[in-house]
Parts: sequence; structure tokens; C-alpha cells
Amino acid sequence: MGGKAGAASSSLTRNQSQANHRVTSVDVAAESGVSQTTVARVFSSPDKVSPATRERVRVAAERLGYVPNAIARSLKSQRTNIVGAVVPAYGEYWQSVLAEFSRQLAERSYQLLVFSFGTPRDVDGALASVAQYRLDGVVLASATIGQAQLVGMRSSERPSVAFNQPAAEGVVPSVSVDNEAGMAELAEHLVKLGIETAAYIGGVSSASTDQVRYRGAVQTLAEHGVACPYIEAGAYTYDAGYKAAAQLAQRDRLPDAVMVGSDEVAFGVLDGLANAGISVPGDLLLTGFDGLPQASWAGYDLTTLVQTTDVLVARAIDVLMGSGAGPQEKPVSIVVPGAIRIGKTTRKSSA
Amino acid sequence: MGGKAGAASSSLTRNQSQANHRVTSVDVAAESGVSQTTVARVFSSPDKVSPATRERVRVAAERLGYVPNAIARSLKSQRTNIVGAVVPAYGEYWQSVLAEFSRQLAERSYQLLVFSFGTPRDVDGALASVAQYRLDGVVLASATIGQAQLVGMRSSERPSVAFNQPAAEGVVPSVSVDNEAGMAELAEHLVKLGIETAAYIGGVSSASTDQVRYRGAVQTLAEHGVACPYIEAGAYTYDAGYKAAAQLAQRDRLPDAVMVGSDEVAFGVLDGLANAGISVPGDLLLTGFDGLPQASWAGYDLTTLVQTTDVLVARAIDVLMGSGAGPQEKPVSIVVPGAIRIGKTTRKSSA
DNA sequence: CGACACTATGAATACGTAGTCATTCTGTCA
DNA sequence: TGACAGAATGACTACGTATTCATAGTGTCG
Repeated sequence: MGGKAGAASSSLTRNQSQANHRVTSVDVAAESGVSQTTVARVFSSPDKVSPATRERVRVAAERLGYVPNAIARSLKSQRTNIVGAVVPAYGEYWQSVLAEFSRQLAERSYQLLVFSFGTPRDVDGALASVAQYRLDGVVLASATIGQAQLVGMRSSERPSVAFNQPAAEGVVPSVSVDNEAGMAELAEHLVKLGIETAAYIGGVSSASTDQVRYRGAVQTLAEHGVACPYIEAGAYTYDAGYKAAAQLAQRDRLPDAVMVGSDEVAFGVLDGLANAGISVPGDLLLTGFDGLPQASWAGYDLTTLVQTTDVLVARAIDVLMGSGAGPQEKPVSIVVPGAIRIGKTTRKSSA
Repeated sequence: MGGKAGAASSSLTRNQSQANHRVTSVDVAAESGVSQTTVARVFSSPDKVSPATRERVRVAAERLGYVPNAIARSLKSQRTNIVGAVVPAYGEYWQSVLAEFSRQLAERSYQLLVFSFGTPRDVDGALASVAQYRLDGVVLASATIGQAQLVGMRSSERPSVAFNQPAAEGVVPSVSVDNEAGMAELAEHLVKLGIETAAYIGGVSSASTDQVRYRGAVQTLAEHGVACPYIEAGAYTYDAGYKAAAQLAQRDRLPDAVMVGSDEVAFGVLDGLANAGISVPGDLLLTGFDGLPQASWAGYDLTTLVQTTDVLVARAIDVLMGSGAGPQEKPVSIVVPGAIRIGKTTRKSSA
């Protein structure tokens, strides 16, 4: 039929398995002597076809190497079986969240389409891109997605959920760990250990998670008369933490405890302090936040707040799948508690 | 036209921004007084439309909240702008590879569709699933994809590339780090430090990367008269390494060096050894493989072979994009060298 | 035995876009 | 001025499937 020539198939006897892979349900229909409708039914609602026909179609499909075209299916059915995720391109935490989403979605026979962005400015591009695919749901991760952008998503009437993004509460359906309470719990823990001074190291001060976590720390500490200045590392990375620690080490007087807004930064702080000759927990206590796997590795053994990522992700998926309800209602905000993990970084050394 | 009713829009004046989001290029055409063809052109090849019309269409599209439908576009153009990746659901290394793919693909305006599988048995399901979406390319990651499954992919005539999977060489286009040479280099390094006995801890012995890496170690060590038995950790995880170390520690005589097949396992081995009172590098030397970020964190500072993942991924993408060439030719096998990183785990302590 | 419920199947159509071809319009050159 | 290349645009159709709607066949019951 006037194909683009290309590989002329080396004129082999057109073997079934290496046949022209443009096999459609129409071809299968012809091969098995039924209508295209019936072929479609065999692959989407098999119980509506008699066993005999079903088998005949299956055999023909196999012989021709037919594979249903999900694109066409999606166009017609308006369902893609794909969930999109808008996430930052960097960061251990987000990687682990993505992995968890991928796992749980796979269990439900959904696929994950990743839209990653390098800088906050690229978010718009990612959001524009995500809108073009008519996905069954969209996960908005990262605290650097602006409020205006969230509002834009809401109007897109496609199920979406903000993941761990306090700024989104009330604007878009959201699922978060209880950032404030979690950090407060860590602060309580420190207070009980008798600290009198403290400092907080955040990643990026404009990130809403950071703000909420800092608030949790500050309020609780203030109740016990402990001040807690904010130090900005500048990024959510190991290196940023390492450098922040170096700066901290040059101060005249070290705080009794340092609360870090995320584990990845905390690892850097820990190593940075060690490099400066400051011992943890000897000279000061240290806490993180997130509960990355590495936090429980014996090498670090960090006191932190463990997010039950599997639960958070499960809730987020529930929200996406169950949002057939009312688009007008006020968006739900699910808050999941975290669990404190005590490691050696706040264990008073017996020395 | 007889919609499914549903949200009756609360009978607001049908505002543009919250309009019925079933806006198509036909609607925009009507609104701006041009044909659907022209609207399509404005969004796919704008230079074929006069500036005046282009602007008019753009304004109308904006007003109606029109967003091109990528599904329909894909169906018609036979291009999805999406690359699929079949990867294991667990493992730091694979997470980092995925992240790198996502970043580099985003730069080229491609999206990443993730097909993750929990157990090797789920691979078939993932491969079947990936075939339905007519993706512009497929990355096959994980050494646990069988040869037969690879052959199946080849015949699918869609560009695909095996990532870090020695078994795929010659069967499917592939890109790998030079596993054998890399491990050999690490072995050389150990030999120079004067080791006389060694052991190798692999993840899963049936994985082709593991086999090739072990071969690199064994051959080089043998040349210098050093034996190197294989120990199987059972999984590519921190915990598996930790346990393997515990077992190792119970031996009568420790080897001078332990070569571990992957960093993640190596971290576990390191902590497991420490827990058993064995000091590294005091009592024995330790090497890893992969070059995960954590390897260069001061807390571990592991001697390892750093895969230049960015380069590997870039090559893999090149293969996918450039494979318009000949499907009949022998598939390319690109091997990228790694870079040895010397950390304190093989630095003879001055003590 | 006719009416009826039900199953199995097919013909026709819609999903939303992009490419082909034809047509009109503009400006240039002999 | 007429011929003609090129730009701008539109009518039509195909991409591959799922969903009506209609029709033929099968068995049940009064």
C-alpha cells in the first residue's frame, strides 16, 4: 500500500513473528473471520464473546503478532491508565517517593509518567506538558510549585493531588506527612534531653515544607524557652549541608542541638561537623527529617522523623482514584503522622 | 450534545477559564474563524501560518483554554515523545539511573514512562505492557531480564536499548559500563596494596552484571596468585550486605580484602563489619562498585568504581534516537569506561 | 406455537489530531 | 499583461480502537 519502503524485509517469506508490525485489530478480524468489533471485545471485555470465538481470535492474534494499541484505546476510551508525576529532578527523597509511586501504581496496573524539572522555573513547562497527555491523575510533588500554578491545575478538572506540599492545602486535594507535629515531636525529644540552645538548618526558605517544619520546631522550643534561629543551606543536598556545618563550626559558641529540615542535608551536616572536629552527639545533638533509608544505616544512625512514605503514597493514590465524587467540594487535605526514630545522633554518649 | 450531565457547572455564566474542558482544535477553529487544519498548524508547525492568523488563533485558544491532545497527536503522527523504561522497583542504583534518564530526556522534551517490576517474574508483564504503548524508545534496565525476553524486544522493531546488561550484548543494542575492566582495575589497586587473600560478595549470582564483574576480579587476582571465592549476598540491598558481613566475620581467618559487587551492598558490608568489631581498612580492605553519591559522603568514603551515569545515559539516548538506521545490522554494544575512586576503605591506615 | 428475554455478533461512528491534496491569493518577471 | 512560483489556507481523510445501535440466533415459558 505504498509504504515508505525502508527495510524491504530482505524478502523473506513474510514470517509471522517478524511481520510488518503494523498489525491492527482489523487484520486480526480478517484473519479470524470476525468483525473488528469482536476482536476489540476479546481484548477489552472477553466475557462478552463466546469461548469458541474468543479462542479463534486469540490464536489469530498470536499468529499475526497483534498487540493492542494503547494510544488508540486511550483516545477512544478517554482513559490512559497512566498517572503523571511532576517532581524535582534531584534529591534522594523525591527519588524514593517516585519509586514508591511506581511500585504501588504497578500493582494496580497503572504506569507512571515522570515530568521532572531541574529548576523551579521549569515547573511551568512541566505543567504545560502534563496537561497535554490526558492522564488519569497527576501527582504534584515538590514544595516549589507555586500557589498560582496549583490553582491552574485545579481548573484542569483532571484528578490531581499535591504530595507533601503544605501550601496546597485547601487549594488542591493534598496528602502530606504532619510536618509541623513531626518537627515538634523531635523538638520535644531534644528538650527532654536538656538542650538550652538550638539552631535550625533548612534547605530553601521559600519552600512551604521548610516553613511549616521550622514553625513546628520554633514553637515547641519557644515554649521551653529555647531560641532557634533559622539557617538556610540553600539547597536540599548533602553538599549544602556540609557547607552549612562548616560555617556553623566557625561560630564562637555552638548550639546544644541542630535540627535539620531534611535527612539528605543532615547527612552533610553530620559529616561537615565531623570534618570540623565537632562530635555528634558529644558536642551537639542532631536531628533530621524524612526517614530516608540511609538514616537507619549504622554509619549514620540519625535521629529523624520517618515519613511512612508507603502510606502517604497509598493515600495519594486513593485520592486520585476516588475523586469521581464532586469537583466543587472543598478539596480534601489528608495529613498522615510520621514516626520518630531515635538514633545515636541524639543519644547522650556515655563519655 | 448530550454529555453525561455530571457537574452541571452550577449554571455559572460559562466562564472561559472553567469552561467544559473538552475543548478541541475544532472549537478553536470555530472561535477564530479558521479551519481545524490551521489551528493544528499553529501548534505543530507555526511557521506555516501567517503571523496574523497565528496570533488570532493563539488568542482564541487561550480564551477557550485549549490544550492540544497529545494522545490524538500520537495516534496520528505515530510518535509519542515518550521513552519507556523497564526497571526493577527497588535499589538505589536503579533509582539514580531513572532520575538521570528523566533529567536528560526532559532536556530533549521527552517524557519518561516507568514500568517497574518487583520480582523478575513480573518482567513479562511489564514488557507486555510496554509493547502496547507505541513508545519512541524503550530502555531495558536490570540484569534480570532474560535473554529470551530480549529477543522478543528485538523483533518488536521499536528502538530499544539494554542498559548495563552484559547479557544483552549482540542481541539488542546495549550500553554498559566496562564492568569487567572496572572490577579488574579495583583488583589491581588491591594487589598493589599487597593483599594476599580476598573474597567477593555479589548480589545475585545469576545476574549478568554480577558474573562479569566477578570475572574481572577473579582473573586479575589470579594473575597475582590471589584466590577470590564468591559469596552471594542474595539481594542488592544494604541489609543483605550487612548479613553477609556478619557471616564473614565468623570465619576463622579474614581475607585481606573484600570486593563487593555494588555500593549499596558494600555499605551494608561496611557497617556489618564495624558491628562485628572488624575495622576497615585496618583489618581488611573494602571496595564497592557503581559510584553512588553516598560513596563519596565522608561517612563512608568508599573505594569504588564510579560509573559515569550521565555519560551512559546520554549514550543510551543517542542509541534510541539514532536508531533510524538499519534494523538488520548487528546491534551496537557501547562500553563506557568507569573511573576508579580511592576512598579511605582501602587507604592503609597510618596506625 | 408465539412472545419474550438473552446472548453473540456486526455495521457504523466518534475520539482529536496531522498530513495530503487542491485552491486561492500575492508578487515577480518576461 | 499573462504566466508562474510560492505562500496561506481549507476540505477531506486516516490513525486504531471502543461504544452505541441494530440484527440474528437460542432457549424458556405460558
